[in-house]
Amino acid sequence: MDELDSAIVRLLQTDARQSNRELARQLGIAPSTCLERVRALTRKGVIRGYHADIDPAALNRGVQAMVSVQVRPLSRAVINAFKSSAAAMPEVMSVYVLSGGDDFLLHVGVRDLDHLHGFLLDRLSKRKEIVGWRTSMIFQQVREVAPERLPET
Amino acid sequence: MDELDSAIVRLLQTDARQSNRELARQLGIAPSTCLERVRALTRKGVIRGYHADIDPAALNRGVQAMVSVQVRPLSRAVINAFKSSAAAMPEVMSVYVLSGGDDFLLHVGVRDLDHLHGFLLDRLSKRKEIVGWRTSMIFQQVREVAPERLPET
DNA sequence: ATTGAAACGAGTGAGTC
DNA sequence: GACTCACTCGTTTCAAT
Repeated sequence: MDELDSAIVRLLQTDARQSNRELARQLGIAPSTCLERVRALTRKGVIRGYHADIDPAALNRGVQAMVSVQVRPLSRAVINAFKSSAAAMPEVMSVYVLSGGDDFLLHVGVRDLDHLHGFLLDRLSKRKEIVGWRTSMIFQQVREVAPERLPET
Repeated sequence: MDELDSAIVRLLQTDARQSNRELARQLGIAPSTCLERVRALTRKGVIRGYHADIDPAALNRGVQAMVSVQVRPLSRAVINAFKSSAAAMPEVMSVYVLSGGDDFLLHVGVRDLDHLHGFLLDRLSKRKEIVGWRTSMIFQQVREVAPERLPET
């Protein structure tokens, strides 16, 4: 990961669909060199994939919430089981396994408040290992599309 | 948004860099038709962009945490000011503006625990509007790369 | 590791149904 | 609105450095 690799990663985070020629032009290197760099970064696992960013409303997920969940007993088996089933719920977009006060954080996206209510009642209430949860509505999200590489020190 | 549009969106969420020809082949339509559909989806704002997915460790963000924050007074001015300054902190990857128990959720990524400690002390402690915060380490994240379109009903 | 050139494959628009 | 065809442009390989 030299300066050139960092620059490639930064540009691809911003626009993953620009052509290899355009990428090379912006970096001041030959297209073939650029292509080889990108391939090496992919081989090393630095670049994990390319994804389209879709308006949540178009996916009928205009209403979003964060649901923090506590489960008991706090065993490996219970955590793994809940993690898997939560990830399989269609309303759940991300599952975070946490330490600290809460055990899980679920990023949920649904059509409207009715569906959020339904999610909480139909999906969460039924699970015996859940001993508590708290729902926070998301009003705005500011996401860094291209998080920069932080300095070493 | 008919079935074809949904399928295009799903495929581009999974792999944004596949060629238009490949996309058309998988959908069983002509490349020019596919290209026109993709352009229309972009024009309508359904497709918002294409981003490379980068290994956080390569960005020196191997250690991640969720920090929930309460601010006071809960006025529009205070919320907007904190939102902007939080989004500008290099360690912060996402800022969620919430309702409910907490006012903000910060998704933070840093090199190691020392830097997380530094972030909490140097960035958050100094801000007078913050009346409380709670940090949860992220041990695992399961993200839906291509969240499906939820049914209308 | 990087390059330039050549072969191959993809993007694009006009015309047609 | 979708398709075919022809043209242009980009991607990829490879021998040379």
